[in-house]
Amino acid sequence: MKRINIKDVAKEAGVSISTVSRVINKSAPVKEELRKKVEEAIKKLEYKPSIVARSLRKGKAKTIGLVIPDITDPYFPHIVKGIEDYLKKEDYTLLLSNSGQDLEQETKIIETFESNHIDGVIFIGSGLTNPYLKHLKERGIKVVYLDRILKGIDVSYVVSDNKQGMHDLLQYLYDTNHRSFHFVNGNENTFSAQVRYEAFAEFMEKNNIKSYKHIYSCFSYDAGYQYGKEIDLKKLPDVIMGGNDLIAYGLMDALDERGVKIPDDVSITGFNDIPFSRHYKPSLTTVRQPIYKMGYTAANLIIQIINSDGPVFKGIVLKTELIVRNSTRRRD
Amino acid sequence: MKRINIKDVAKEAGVSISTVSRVINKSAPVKEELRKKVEEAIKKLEYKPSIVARSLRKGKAKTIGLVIPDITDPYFPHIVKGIEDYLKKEDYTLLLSNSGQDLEQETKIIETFESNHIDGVIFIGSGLTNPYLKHLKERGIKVVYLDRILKGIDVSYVVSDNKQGMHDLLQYLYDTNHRSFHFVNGNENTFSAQVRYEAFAEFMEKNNIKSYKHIYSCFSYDAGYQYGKEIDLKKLPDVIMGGNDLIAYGLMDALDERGVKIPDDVSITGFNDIPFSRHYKPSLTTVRQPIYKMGYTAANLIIQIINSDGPVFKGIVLKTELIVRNSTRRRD
DNA sequence: CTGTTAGCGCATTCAT
DNA sequence: ATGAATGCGCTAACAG
Repeated sequence: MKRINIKDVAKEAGVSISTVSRVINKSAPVKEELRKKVEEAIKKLEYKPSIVARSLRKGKAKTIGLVIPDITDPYFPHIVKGIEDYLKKEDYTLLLSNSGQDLEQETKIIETFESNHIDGVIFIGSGLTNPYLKHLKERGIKVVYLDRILKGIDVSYVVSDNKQGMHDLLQYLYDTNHRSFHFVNGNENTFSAQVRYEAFAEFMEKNNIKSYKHIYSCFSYDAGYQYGKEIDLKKLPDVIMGGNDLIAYGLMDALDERGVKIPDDVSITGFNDIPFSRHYKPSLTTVRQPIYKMGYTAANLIIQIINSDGPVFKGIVLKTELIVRNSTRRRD
Repeated sequence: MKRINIKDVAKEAGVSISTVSRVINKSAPVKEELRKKVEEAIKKLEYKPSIVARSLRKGKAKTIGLVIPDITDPYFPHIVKGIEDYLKKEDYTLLLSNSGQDLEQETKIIETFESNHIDGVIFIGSGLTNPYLKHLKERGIKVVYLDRILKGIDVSYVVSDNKQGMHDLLQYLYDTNHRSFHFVNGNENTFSAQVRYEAFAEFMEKNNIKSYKHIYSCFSYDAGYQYGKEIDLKKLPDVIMGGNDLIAYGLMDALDERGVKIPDDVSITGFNDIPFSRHYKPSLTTVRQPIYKMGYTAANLIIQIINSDGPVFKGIVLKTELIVRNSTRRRD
């Protein structure tokens, strides 16, 4: 029941605690003989250094906090996995918390994180803005935004190239004779939705397309489903684009229930390429984001920042990939 | 950059650090006047108590470690959410780690957890056995198993009633005239697969069904897909049951590609009712596990155990629910 | 190369 | 009701 500590090990090995510490951390040379003794003692007592004590002493906890909107959304688990995998390599601990996109929740989470002496925070797709960031900076806590860029402030980020991805998708649609577009986008207050809208609007403009419609809704199955239920079937466009794959699923299901054939009557597209999209019926044409890699990269970046002395601000943009499947077809 | 500590607050408020501590923890009465001063100082300095220091001092970190096979499997995120939601209410911190079902990984994770002074560990669907548990018990670290029962040892657990669920499913199939069964089960070394097999075998026995086949494979889409690709179409049974929903998906897709109509030519069933099964084409007949609730309950249980003095061993079995959808139909 | 010692921030005796 | 002093387990500065 009692915790084995460094003192116990020192006594067992017949050395001082500093020697034990040196062996553990390889922070200074120790004579072979003593080193062996210490290692044996550690093994014998099953000693595990207290990270808590170490953190207190060093003022660093080797811990990264992760704020995520909702782990239940199939887009996020792969990101988390990516983050975790990298962090593990660096012997960092991961603190995870779901914010539900709620600013108040987010604030509470950060406070808890701060109490835990975290070294850095990765925010995923969050709405968090300036006031808090300043506070974190003052406390020396590093920040990386994932899947979002904060305008006007120097905060490092990792995103995928939403704009290019959206452009590729639109270009493909255009090349396959799609001339009228609906875009059922996600939450207006998110970076992803905004960037995708910008790319969309730009494309319409450039190609002089007048027949289009854009609405912000919500990044969920239900949002797509509802739109699919309400749209006027007599005025179906060539393609209805979902702000993400979930919206596209909802769209397809609702239309299917109303007897609309996909892709025969209308093309449907998504965004993200979550693992299921390949298996959906019909399989979904979408834009793949390198989800796992985004997580991995963000973790890498924050560790880099933590390990550097001066302030570092770095933005990383990852490539997307157009994935054409069976929910779209060339229009006549 | 410097951390505000209890001393700073004490100085600001003009009291001793013990008084500040008392105010924060309500551990002893403090005169109204001083209390106010302290609270103001805390607010002014934006003081956040160091959980690290507190943990070191108290020997308890108010932290729960979670070992999960793979956050990327759609079955788990809801469990994690359930755990997190409960833990948050109790002001506990969650440490998350993916084990990939690998015993060595698991061992490393536990060691890290232990270094972090965790109070308890929740294992999800893990294969971890005796040797480690004993070690944890010696260290006073509480353990709860989720989705798995360890035989012969006193370890608390939360599971859903796999046996009853399987029975309900089979009874439904039997009542709708299914008389020949294939069961493509998951990994043999998992609790879930074993229990489901037992229920299956028992049912075959009781109802004197001779026409059945059971194999252990792997809880994945690919496992189901492969089986669906290889099965002899001339000897299709009335129903092919998947060990979980993912297997069922793979089964359906492979059969579909080979021109087999579901449920017309063969019924397909799953297990778990992950959120997508409702939307699959065809929608999947399956057994719903109360996924979120299992997580929530496990978190509740471990806190209960931690807060009790003596050793507590408690097994909680949650109810499952048969969900009949369109991947099955009455046989003629 | 090794040992002694201070102090990280806090909760908790023990005095008063 | 309040303050002073101790120590949780560790690392780093210092002394040898």
